[in-house]
This record gives sequence, structure tokens and C-alpha cells, in this order.
Amino acid sequence: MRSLAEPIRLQVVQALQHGERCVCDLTSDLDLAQSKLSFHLKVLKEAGLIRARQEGRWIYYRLEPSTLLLLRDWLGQLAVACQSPAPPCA
Amino acid sequence: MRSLAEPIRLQVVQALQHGERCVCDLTSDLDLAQSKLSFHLKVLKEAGLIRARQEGRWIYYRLEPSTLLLLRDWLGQLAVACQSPAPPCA
DNA sequence: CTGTCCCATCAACCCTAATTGATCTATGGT
DNA sequence: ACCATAGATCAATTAGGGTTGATGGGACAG
Repeated sequence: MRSLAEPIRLQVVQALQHGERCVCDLTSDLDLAQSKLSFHLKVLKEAGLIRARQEGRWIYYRLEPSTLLLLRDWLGQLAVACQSPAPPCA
Repeated sequence: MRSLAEPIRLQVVQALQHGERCVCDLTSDLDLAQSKLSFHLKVLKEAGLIRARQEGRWIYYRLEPSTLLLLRDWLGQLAVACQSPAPPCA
């Protein structure tokens, strides 16, 4: 969750929404310093939200659906039983 | 999303998972300073994740299912088309 | 083997957001 | 009217994470 808190990382996730992309494309798409993008990709990777694949000199990133669905289901769970009345406080 | 990045706020959300609770209960459940809890509740409320209800001297908080489901669906969308191959980079 | 390109990593700085303790408001009881 | 309690708010400090620019390493081309 922490990894999705950063605006730039959200942009990265959106940019990967329709499929795999290489770092150089992401850099130009989002107009980011290479160093900055690399930092955020690392955070997302360590969170298990994206996966890297190397091909020659280029590295391609894609979203990791299993993690996304895990979060998705967790949010769904929260919405199920959250409307029951409070225990009396006084 | 930013609001769910903070560990304490995640605890609050978990604590509200099974239904409404008043602030005093949350304070003792999570063993937090009143000021700190109030701060995080405000952040969650401004994010639309929780809703407050006053009853006498006490204020009860509950999760806002519509927001949770919105996030849930967004994550679901992301998982749909994210596996298509990368456009060639060279 | 050398130069170049793609990307990761590192250290120093910066900045936003969380914590802390005190104060303020409002409600209800006496 | 007065006091006690629940909770919000504020100002000052602190801490955590993001930015920046430079450096490093691996992969291809010549």
C-alpha cells in the first residue's frame, strides 16, 4: 500500500496498465529523470507490484496481477461487514 | 491511496473492519495518543475512507464502503490488460 | 578491447508529513 | 453555573522518504 501512495508511482502503474514497457519509454512518457524513475520502479518491485524482465540491453516492466488481485480482494473484504452498529460506549 | 500508506491508519481501518467504533475505544484498542489518533482519523475522513457520526459526547467512525469498492474496482481493472507484450524498444 | 547506451546505485540535500504536548470546543451531569 | 469528559486543533519539533547529480556495471557494436 505504501508503494501506491506516491503520485509518480501511481503514474507508473497507470502507464503499465495496458501492458509491458521498457524503462526508456517510461522515462520519456512520464518525463522523469532516469534516476528518479529507477528509484520508484525499485520501490514498486520490492512491493511485489511489478516485475522486471531483461532482454538485451533493455529492461521491461509489467504489473504483477496476483498482487493487484490480493489488494483488490482485501478491499472487498473490508466493505463486507463494516456497517454493523457500534458497541455502546458509555 | 496516500491515506492507506501509513501503518497506523491501516490499523484503524482494520479496527473498523467489523463495524462502527467510537474514538475512545479506538484509542485504547490501538494504544494511541488521543491527538495522534485524531490526526489520522482526519486524514482518513478527508480521503473519504471513513465517515463520522456524533451521538451525544461520543463520535463514532465507520468505513465508507463506496470508496473501498471504488479502489477495489480500480485494482481489478489494472489486472485485466496488464500482460500484453511490450512494444519493441530498439 | 573500447566506446556507447541502458539502467541501477549511492550520498547529500530537501521537504513533506507524523509526532508531541498544550489548548480549545462542545456535550452532559450535578 | 460549574466541572468533567470526548474529541478536535494548533505550533514546534522530529523523522522518513523523495530528489538530485554523479558514479558504476552490464550488454551490444565496431
